[in-house]
Amino acid sequence: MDLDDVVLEAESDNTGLFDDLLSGEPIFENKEVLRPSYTPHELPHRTDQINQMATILVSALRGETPSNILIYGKTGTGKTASAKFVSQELESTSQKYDVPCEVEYINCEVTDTQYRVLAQLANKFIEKNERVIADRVEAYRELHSNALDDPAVLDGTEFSTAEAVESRVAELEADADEMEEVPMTGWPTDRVYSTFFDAVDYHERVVVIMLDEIDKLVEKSGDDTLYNLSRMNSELTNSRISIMGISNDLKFTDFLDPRVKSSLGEEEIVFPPYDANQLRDILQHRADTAFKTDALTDDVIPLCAAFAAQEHGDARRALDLLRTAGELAERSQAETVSEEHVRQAQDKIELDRVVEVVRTLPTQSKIVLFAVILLEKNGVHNINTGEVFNIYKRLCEEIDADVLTQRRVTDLISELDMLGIVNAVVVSKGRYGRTKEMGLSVPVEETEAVLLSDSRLGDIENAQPFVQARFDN
DNA sequence: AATCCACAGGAAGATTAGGATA
DNA sequence: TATCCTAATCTTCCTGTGGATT
Repeated sequence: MDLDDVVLEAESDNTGLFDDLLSGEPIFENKEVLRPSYTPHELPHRTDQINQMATILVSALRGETPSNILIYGKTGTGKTASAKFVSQELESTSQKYDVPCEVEYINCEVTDTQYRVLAQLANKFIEKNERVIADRVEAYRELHSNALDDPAVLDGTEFSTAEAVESRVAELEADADEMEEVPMTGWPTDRVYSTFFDAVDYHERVVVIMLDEIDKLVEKSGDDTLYNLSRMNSELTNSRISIMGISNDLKFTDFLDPRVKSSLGEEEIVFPPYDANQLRDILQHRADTAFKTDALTDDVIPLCAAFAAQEHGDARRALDLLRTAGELAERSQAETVSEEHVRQAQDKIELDRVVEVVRTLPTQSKIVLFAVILLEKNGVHNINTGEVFNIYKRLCEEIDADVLTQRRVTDLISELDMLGIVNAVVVSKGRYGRTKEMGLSVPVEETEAVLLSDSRLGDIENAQPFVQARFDN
């Protein structure tokens, strides 16, 4: 039996793994458009902000240094998308008019120390320089060989002899050799800084450095990076740099050195949250390309917009909701996405969030939460701190973990409360003391499954004996 | 009115972990 | 590589408290 037969057979009896899934009418036309990573070419309701940015950054195309920009706005208000859009436009325009102008994007959530920021920037510019050098070397080599044949080609160039061209090539290659990639770790910070400095200053250009989630950088490693970057301009001779900071936190400049604060915040642009109507426009706009025509019932988009508007106008959330609703509809073989799918999607996203939060909890918090779950499963309501602590102690002994004090455990319970995993209220029971009463505010089964998937908690077998019947009243 | 339960939660010092620095 | 710093975590010790009970 050769391959063709296999394929034919699979087609004929229609029991293949993917057949069922493929058979239904597809709902999505292009799902990518709904992903958070997608940068749209049009950003509805952000024209003001985009124009402001453009107005500030045009000076880069005139070879002047643009003012530093600080962009504020909550998550999902289109900050990053707008900034990336503007920088794409800036770079393409700069190529059109042949002005040396470059934008570098750094996400400070990922690259969160001064060293890594500088190293990453340095390497990017070294790479760019090497490309520039390679191009020139090639051009000069050609010129050189032509000049050997016919010295007249040098007329009108900066060179008088073929040897001059040759020595220029040697010079450039020496430059290229000198540029050393910055390793991920190991160098002193000031060496990385000067490498970066030299790389940027290698030739004439205006550089815009986009620092996304700049508040995370400041939070984790202070304002040194920003201070160094902002004073670079006074020492650079060939190039200019401009910083574009993007922040979720409106108050993060409070922690900055006043000098950094004033130089960084030369221009400030605020992205207000979207309201439900604006979200509806955005969703509609994307849905047109993302979904097949008539794949959505009329109330789907308004509903997504309404849900997301409750969550502080987060467009990312709205798109996530719409995409998840579409996926759920697709999975259930539905012809269209309905309101019901959106509600399911809302639940699914919430569950995913809880699962993620619980999964990444520190072990001690997990044990505390597990104690709460055990009590809850045994039908105990209004669980109080003492009970949790007793179960917690025995769980710790069982899995051979350190036992924290009750004082600490009350703090851990408060943290779980803040994360919305349990809800705890302080109540006084008169003669019988004063305690926190709590209950689980997430689904029991799913949460327990997540906890048991932890390597430390996994081997708790037969947990029931931990909880004795409670004889109250 | 006085008592007293069963903790809450503040203050301050100890311990630890991770990262910077020499 | 050793050690030094800092921030986070944890403990110890403590005072405070709402209201049923005495």
